[in-house]
Amino acid sequence: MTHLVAALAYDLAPAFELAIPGEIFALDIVQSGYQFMLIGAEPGPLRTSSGWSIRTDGDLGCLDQADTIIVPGWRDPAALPSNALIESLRRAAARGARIASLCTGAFVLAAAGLLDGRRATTHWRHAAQLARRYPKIEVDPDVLYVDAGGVLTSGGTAAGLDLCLHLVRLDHGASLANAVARRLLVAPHREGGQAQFAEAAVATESETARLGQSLAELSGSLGEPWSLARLAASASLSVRQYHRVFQAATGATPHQWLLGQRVRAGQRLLEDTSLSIEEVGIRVGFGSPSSFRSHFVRLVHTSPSAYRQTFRVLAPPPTLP
DNA sequence: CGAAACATCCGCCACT
DNA sequence: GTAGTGGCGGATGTTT
Repeated sequence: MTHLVAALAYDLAPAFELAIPGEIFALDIVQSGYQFMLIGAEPGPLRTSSGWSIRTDGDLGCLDQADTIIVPGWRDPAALPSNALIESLRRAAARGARIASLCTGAFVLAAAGLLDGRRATTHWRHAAQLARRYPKIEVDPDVLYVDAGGVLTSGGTAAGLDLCLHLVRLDHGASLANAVARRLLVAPHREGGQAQFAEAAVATESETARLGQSLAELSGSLGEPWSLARLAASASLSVRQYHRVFQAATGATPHQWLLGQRVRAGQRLLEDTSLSIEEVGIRVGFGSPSSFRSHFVRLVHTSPSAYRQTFRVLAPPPTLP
């Protein structure tokens, strides 16, 4: 049994966002792990926002079989989706299906009540509106995507790629996700938020140069006990300024960035080596196995040992249970 | 697990 | 006045 990914299509859905899930889940190197379908959420004929017509593989009835449902940008944040669509999504969520929205697709999930009490994001231009209309949602406008465990949302258009790659990483490990990213020529994992794109505020050249060196130094030796003070010193900046410049350039804070890099390096070692989990934690710079474990769980949503069990393979494309 | 020690983050303000 | 920089301190997060 393969994992069924159903992407929704409605009239005037953004063409680019409709293409993203297909581009990733139907790619030859992941194909064996997924079955991909485009689902018409409304009676046809359907057109994309760019005007060309959409041919779907099925209707809302198919959602009952889907393991993952992708909801692309909704045509009008002010309009409510149909009851049929809302009901299908609620049923799927109740059944435990994974639901992910791209861009303004978050408004569809919100209308179905799936985001209440959860953290979520949407395109930064609509984030305030989402928060106002649905006060129970904890809206974070500054991230590329949010994984709230089973319900995922992503920011502006291209952040949908980051989200879909994240799903591949969850299902099949970092190696395959990286292979997909290489294939599509996109960054395997973009750090930081939409803020860096929303504001034109870019670090000056000398800042980026100094920081670039610092970043290289950092990624080169993650195992070292880096502290902010040490980093700032090596870039000849004050701690305060280093912090600012770092955020302007990467969108993440230095410490969060470092933790993310360490966890990712840990994932690779768990996949590619048979070092003990404790040893992996040490090599990537965590002071104790428990802090490695807690950050790993926070970012990857599984424990290091479960992760290794699933992805240890130096083998052909894995299939899901 | 929880508590105490320690570090980071970030608004605010002052200085160049 | 503006732009860049750095220190302070308390809230928040991390480590042990």
